[in-house]
Amino acid sequence: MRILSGDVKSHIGKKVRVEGWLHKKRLLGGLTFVSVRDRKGLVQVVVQDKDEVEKLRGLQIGTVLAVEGTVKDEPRAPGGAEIHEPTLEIMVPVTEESPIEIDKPLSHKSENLDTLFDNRVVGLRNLQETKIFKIRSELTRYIREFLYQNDFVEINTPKLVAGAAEGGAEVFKVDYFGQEATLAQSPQLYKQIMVGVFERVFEIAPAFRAELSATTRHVSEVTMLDIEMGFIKDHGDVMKMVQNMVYDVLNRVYKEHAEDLKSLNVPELILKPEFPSYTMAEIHKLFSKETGKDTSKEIDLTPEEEKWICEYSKKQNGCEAVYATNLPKSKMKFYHMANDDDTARSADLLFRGVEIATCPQREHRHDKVVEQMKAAGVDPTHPGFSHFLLAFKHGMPPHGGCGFGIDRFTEKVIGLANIKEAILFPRDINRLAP
RNA sequence: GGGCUCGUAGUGAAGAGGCCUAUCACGCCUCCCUGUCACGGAGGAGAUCGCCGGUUCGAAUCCGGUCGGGCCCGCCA
Repeated sequence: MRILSGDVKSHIGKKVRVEGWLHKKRLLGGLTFVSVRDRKGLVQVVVQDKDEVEKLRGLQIGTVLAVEGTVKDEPRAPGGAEIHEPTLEIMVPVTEESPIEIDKPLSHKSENLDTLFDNRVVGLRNLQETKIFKIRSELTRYIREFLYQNDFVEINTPKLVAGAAEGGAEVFKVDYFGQEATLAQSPQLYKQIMVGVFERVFEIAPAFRAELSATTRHVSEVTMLDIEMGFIKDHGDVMKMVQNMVYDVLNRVYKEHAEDLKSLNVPELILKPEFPSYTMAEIHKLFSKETGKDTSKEIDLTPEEEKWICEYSKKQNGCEAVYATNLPKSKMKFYHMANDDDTARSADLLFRGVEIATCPQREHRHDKVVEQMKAAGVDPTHPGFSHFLLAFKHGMPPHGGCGFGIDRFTEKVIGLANIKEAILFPRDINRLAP
């Protein structure tokens, strides 16, 4: 009966069997330490029998093996216990040398990322890499738990769609049995439709972007958290929900994974329960005043301003998450709600220097949506949009939501330099494998 | 798409006209080592310095081209 590495300590004096991968062997003459890795971590095995040590000759890191032996209480061992007088059983021998180290941190320098991803299949077994993706998994778990507690229903919407979902972003075209289809760049229209069903919905799913962007914050396949909620007073309700979610998730991960975050050199969390909020115009003004660079003519925030306002808010407000609201109307999408002035009811959530979410209010009045569609050059009779409008004809409450980048969030939580480092198998303009 | 950069053993780095028959660390192989945990020690294998061409008595090093990366901007989340 197999037990896991993490449970060894509670089996002192008993004979146990562990199964896992050969992680490391240290030969000290008459004494050999063998580190076995399983899903709970590592366990140390002490081998003294020459014949048992000999079984490992020529076998490389990654060899799958089973170990049966007696657990001994041992303060000198990692985890406080280790397995003695073992019998080794090689389940799958590995004779190929590992292309990349799994025992020491891998280089994440930008010029070495290509090697990192070329060797990803094995490199992900590196303990430091594992921690990144364990934390990513936990972040999405906390997000789900928060949203379930707030009455959200998790949905799944199609990724093969008839037309561009929202315009703006470039789309991937796909041959769909002779018809032209695209890969969804966002579940935008479907999640809004679902507000008419459940009021509150969310989805965590890939979105596909065909922009020829080559930066540290862009990939062509992203994992998006999309939230949409009905019966809101204004987009302040959405901002509050997303703020509370981010506050809760960040505090949980810092509390429950303090050790892993520390070993990844993650910076201290500087957060307030209420995130400060500035309009885009205010940020342009503040930035121009502080840096002397005039950005008053910029429509959106420049990447430099995004970094700057986060630093500013960290110092000024003790909060490294900050909202940038009131995007100029000229950049507004047709499904957004406009303010009375020339701005939109938008709010971008910035965290540690990048935009991780947009939280606008939607236009829920049918005729107004059609009007904004036409103004944006979108055909309301196109099958990609006519079904969307049908939902509005049959009653949509005031609603809003957010598109929230899970990859960027993970990247920034861990303090990585490139979004790709937070993705198992990233897709960018040059990479389609592994 | 524009600008700027970088390609040296499996991995990470040093070398910036002759000291290079290319150095170091990790990994790998052989041997020694009974408390390692980035174990230690001795020895060894492994690189036509991305590729093509040029300059030069001589090129990893300089120049041109080419291929492949990266960063920033734009676009976008």
